[in-house]
Amino acid sequence: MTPSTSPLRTARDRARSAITAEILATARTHLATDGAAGLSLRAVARDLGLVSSAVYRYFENRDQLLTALIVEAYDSLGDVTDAALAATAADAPRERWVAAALAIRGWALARPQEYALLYGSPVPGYAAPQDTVVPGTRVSLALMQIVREAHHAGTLRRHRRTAADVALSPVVEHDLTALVGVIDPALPTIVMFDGLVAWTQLFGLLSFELFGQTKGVVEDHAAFFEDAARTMAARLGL
Amino acid sequence: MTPSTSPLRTARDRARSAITAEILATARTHLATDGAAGLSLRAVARDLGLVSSAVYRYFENRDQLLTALIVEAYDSLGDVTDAALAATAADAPRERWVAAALAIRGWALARPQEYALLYGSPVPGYAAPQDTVVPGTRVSLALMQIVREAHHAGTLRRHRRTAADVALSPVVEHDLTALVGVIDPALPTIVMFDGLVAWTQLFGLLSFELFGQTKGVVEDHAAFFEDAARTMAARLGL
DNA sequence: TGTACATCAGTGAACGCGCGTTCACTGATGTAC
DNA sequence: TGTACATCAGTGAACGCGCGTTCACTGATGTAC
Repeated sequence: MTPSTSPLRTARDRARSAITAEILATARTHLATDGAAGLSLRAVARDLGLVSSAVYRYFENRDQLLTALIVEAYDSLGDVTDAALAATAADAPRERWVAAALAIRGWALARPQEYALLYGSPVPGYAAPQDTVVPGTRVSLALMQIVREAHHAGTLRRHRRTAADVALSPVVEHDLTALVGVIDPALPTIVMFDGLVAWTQLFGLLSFELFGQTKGVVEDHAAFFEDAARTMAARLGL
Repeated sequence: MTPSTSPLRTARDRARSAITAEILATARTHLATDGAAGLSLRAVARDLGLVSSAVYRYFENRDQLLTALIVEAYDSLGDVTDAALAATAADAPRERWVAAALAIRGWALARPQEYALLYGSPVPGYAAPQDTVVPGTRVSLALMQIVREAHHAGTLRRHRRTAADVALSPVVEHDLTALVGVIDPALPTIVMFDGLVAWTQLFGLLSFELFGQTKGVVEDHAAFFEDAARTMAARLGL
């Protein structure tokens, strides 16, 4: 029989979670300066006045620490996005999309190395475990939520019935039917498709800005991003 | 007075450029397996049967080797894109765009670490020097070329005059006017805008696929990519 | 064509650094009776 | 409430590894006359 399941029962438990948090916080600041590849257990331990082997009481190894940082970052970004949606609950869908996009950009600019950890090149030798999957979907689900609400409210413009209309290939139609079945069976696959495209577009733009591809191409990245986000929303029918 | 400017004049010159090429080739294979952060001068030298310090006869330091690899990769991708355009010179603009996109994707899938080096998170501690700028613009100029040709041929649909139309902010309008002035003064800024957006979208999609963000979301990445590329082209008015 | 000198590729040793991880240990904290 | 034992955080030393870069050197290749 387990003695108790309530957390932080003893002083030891409290100390344990406090130090775990300190390790994560210190690791986060190291990440911010040196990037994921430069994150070192020894350096973190040093900063905390611990001997390097002590960290192994809290994390099995370096990869597990990295995983915890990734989960934390996904959740932090998820929170920011959810907050943007909550703050604009009464607004028009298009403005909600733009607000969410700007919130995501704000988070990314404030924590560029964490953004790179989530959306940049994979860390060599590190394979993301299952734990990161669910937090990783929060942002895209939040963005999709805007589209779904507009669809159910009947305000989603079917702008695709124009000259720009392009038929989906059967394979993609099939894949999207499965995806829609999981997320929202009432959603037409073409709306799902547009949503996915907008999602990749938003992060593509952000990655280009953060990773320096658009340097020298546009001057005012904030304005360009907002215009692009509004265009995405319009193309989504929002 | 310099003795001669013709290259490979002597056996020494020939050996020099042969070994430089060998170093680059070996470095490229190391890049492919370990990523940019794991690229090591010593390992490259070891593979070539050289002592590590010998590499310094050919490259001043690790960063310069990395720069050479980046330039090589940009040029390789630029060649592939140009070849796709040349092979489809007689086709409809929309199909040319799709062909170029597929060519870029093919290159990226074949050389994922080089793709990551160009379009992934910046290598920590490495600042890309001026040498990489010009080769880095080749792909986007090639893609823009399709749009420009369609515009000058008068076949570019102005689909933006629909409900999806969104006005550009004055700042972006100003930035794009400058950009258009450099690339093609005859191009409307809104076309430039759409082109930039499509460009970021194409690479956003590709990065998501290569970096694992769309794993589990769509099954058939090739089909999704092609449908998305065709949609981009349609939205561009191609 | 031959010789004296300059250039340069490659060597091998060294400097100084940092890393992840293991292991036997000590002392403090917590638990059961 | 007090005692005996179990748990666990943190220590310090060690293993084995790899890295970028410098430097004085040797011997081969190239150049000028």
